[in-house]
Amino acid sequence: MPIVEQDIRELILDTTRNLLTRDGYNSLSMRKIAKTAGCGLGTIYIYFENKDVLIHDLIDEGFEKMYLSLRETVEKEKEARLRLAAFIRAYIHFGLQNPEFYEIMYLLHPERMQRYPREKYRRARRSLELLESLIKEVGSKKSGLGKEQLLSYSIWSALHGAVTIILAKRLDNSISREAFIESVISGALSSVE
Amino acid sequence: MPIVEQDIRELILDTTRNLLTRDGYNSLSMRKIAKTAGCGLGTIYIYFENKDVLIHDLIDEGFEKMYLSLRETVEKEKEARLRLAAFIRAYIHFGLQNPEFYEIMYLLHPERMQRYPREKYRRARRSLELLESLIKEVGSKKSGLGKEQLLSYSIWSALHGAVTIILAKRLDNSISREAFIESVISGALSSVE
Amino acid sequence: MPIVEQDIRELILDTTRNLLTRDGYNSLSMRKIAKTAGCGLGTIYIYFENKDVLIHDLIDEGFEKMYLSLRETVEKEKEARLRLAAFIRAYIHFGLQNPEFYEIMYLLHPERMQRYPREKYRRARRSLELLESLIKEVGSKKSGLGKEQLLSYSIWSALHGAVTIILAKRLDNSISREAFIESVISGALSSVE
Amino acid sequence: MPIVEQDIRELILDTTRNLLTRDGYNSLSMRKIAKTAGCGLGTIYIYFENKDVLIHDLIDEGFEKMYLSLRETVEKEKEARLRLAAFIRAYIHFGLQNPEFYEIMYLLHPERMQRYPREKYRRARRSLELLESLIKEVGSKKSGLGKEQLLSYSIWSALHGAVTIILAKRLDNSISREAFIESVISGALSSVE
DNA sequence: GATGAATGAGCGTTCATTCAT
DNA sequence: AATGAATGAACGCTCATTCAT
Repeated sequence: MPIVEQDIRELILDTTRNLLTRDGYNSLSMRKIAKTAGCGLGTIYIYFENKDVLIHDLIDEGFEKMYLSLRETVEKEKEARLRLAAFIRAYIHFGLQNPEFYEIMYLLHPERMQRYPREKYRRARRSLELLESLIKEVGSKKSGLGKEQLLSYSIWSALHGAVTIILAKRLDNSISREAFIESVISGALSSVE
Repeated sequence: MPIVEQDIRELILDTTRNLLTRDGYNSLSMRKIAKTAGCGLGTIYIYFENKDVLIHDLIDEGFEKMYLSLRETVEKEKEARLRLAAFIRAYIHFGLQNPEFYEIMYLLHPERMQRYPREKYRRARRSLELLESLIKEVGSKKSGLGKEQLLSYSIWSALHGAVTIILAKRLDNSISREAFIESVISGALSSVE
Repeated sequence: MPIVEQDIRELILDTTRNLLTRDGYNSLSMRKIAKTAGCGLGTIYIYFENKDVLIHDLIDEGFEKMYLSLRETVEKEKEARLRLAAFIRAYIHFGLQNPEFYEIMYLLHPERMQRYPREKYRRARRSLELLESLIKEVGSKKSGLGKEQLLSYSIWSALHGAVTIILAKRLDNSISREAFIESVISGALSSVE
Repeated sequence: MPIVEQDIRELILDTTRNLLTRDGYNSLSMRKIAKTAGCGLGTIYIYFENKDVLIHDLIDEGFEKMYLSLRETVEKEKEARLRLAAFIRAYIHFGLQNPEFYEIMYLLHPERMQRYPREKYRRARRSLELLESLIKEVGSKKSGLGKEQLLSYSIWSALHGAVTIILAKRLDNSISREAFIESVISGALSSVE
């Protein structure tokens, strides 16, 4: 079974993702990726124009994966409130289950790299738009005033903060991770009522 | 009055923090620090074993400075609820005023730092302990059951998430930063009631 | 009618010359040649051992093309003096129309070229021999003493100097390029009288 | 006797000049310079901002050396015509005696490198201005009409062409170098009358 | 014969670190 | 203690060349 193009591209992406998660952005180098992936340095440049593009593709991949996962979860529920709750749980779950994707998506600032492509940016927004639409569905008294977007950002930042803190191992050992998560979830849900 | 050891050490730390906040981590170099601080390049190595140690010491000092700043702010208020509100505002303010510095304080994974001393860790926790004590002061119905620590982590994660999202420029242009912050603050405050 | 070997070889040489003249030597790459010529990268190596050989063949061909072009121009004139004048003008014209190519033909030191074949050398001399024959045709009082070769080198060096100076953009802006060229031409022509 | 700063700078310039003369511009690399000079790669960057600046300094050095040499020679003569003749001879002599300087001055196009500094450019013009002033001194019938500048460029291009052809070893063995030079000189001198 | 994916030496440049003074 | 010239490993990236198909 020969290694076809797609395989090498994926191999490079996988390798880069692992290295980023393990060693962080500052110690990531094209040479290290090549060596770890077992390919030549120049080979990377066949599949990715430059380092930034490689990272962008990686980020894009993460947002896509997360969005698909969230949408699938939400679609299993019919009732508005349950759909929102499912989203919130699924978001935290995704972050904790896929640290190698989640960290890359948020630990790097797109603007520190040369112009994150507009089309990728739009894709990165889709999860957030999904959240906003779910909030609209619930239709609380707080909404209806165009506050849904603001609310979606508030909830997102709470979820994001929680995931980040857990992934960074900043949660004290004396605290139950589950209790913390439930606390964050109930806080988020209560904010839409 | 001669410049004594402590002065130069502090000078280097201050300079580094300023450079970090102003120009970002990627453009931080030992040469630049030396030049800006007005000392010789080699001099830095007298006070700091290497760049990593300098950064670690800086982070340590950063947590200390943040803690002192938060405590000072809190002490200006007498009423429990106002003290808590002051803390929350001051925390976000600190993060936004020291973007690169805040990120380095939190985005560096503990596991990635080579032997980050346990005693520095403890210092990093003090702001969180202050928050917990403020929550206890407020003394809501939700507390009193040992839930204050959990609550402090929830609030912290909301604040941290908000700061992170703003710093990463992930906030949509159509959203007012101030409105977002107020929304996060009121959410945090309401959670202790 | 299939493309035969000779065609592809010529295609590659033509493409390379065009790229050289248009974009310069520093931006010339085997990849670019292949892409512009519309053939595969590896194909070039079937007809040329390596890049150096390709360039040498190109130079060789360039001398040939220049010679043919000069001869053709000269043949349009019947009178000896006009033929010489036509040569001179055509020489300068060729240099200015093919800047990078002219430079590569002459700026490469013979000693630096790895084993530049003796037979190619001879070909490079033909334009000069043509010039010499034209001078003999004019038959001034200065000639007839075997001085024609010397004269041809003098004139050539004047032309070569003028072309080189223009190509190197060393001509002051306040000087008209045309006036300069006319001045050089009349100087050259007067030297054979 | 310790090696002082000036020595290393000069060592690097000397080494670069030799490498350029021997191997040409295309095979010149900072690594090669460092290795040949016997210093570290980074050391070069202490004395020269980048490769272009190093080359610029080299070119500048050559123009300065040539100008000083020409001026000195000219000053030894009192009569206008003799001064001009001395200049012409000295120019060719300088080129032939200092190939490593002369080639670098003219074989590289300043504009292919990032902006050749205005002040260096002015310095490069001084020899030409000296020639122009000598032509004015002679004051032939051809001059007096503002044609001196044009004339100086014509003469310069003839001299430059001759030097270039000799240095590039393009002069046929059957030709006497001295005869060729005398031929060029008399051609140049006759053009101002 | 024709192809182009794969390679890795080499490029200019940066910068943490060392060490003689 | 204080300095900064000197170093060389490492960076992102290019490109001539090879070779399996």
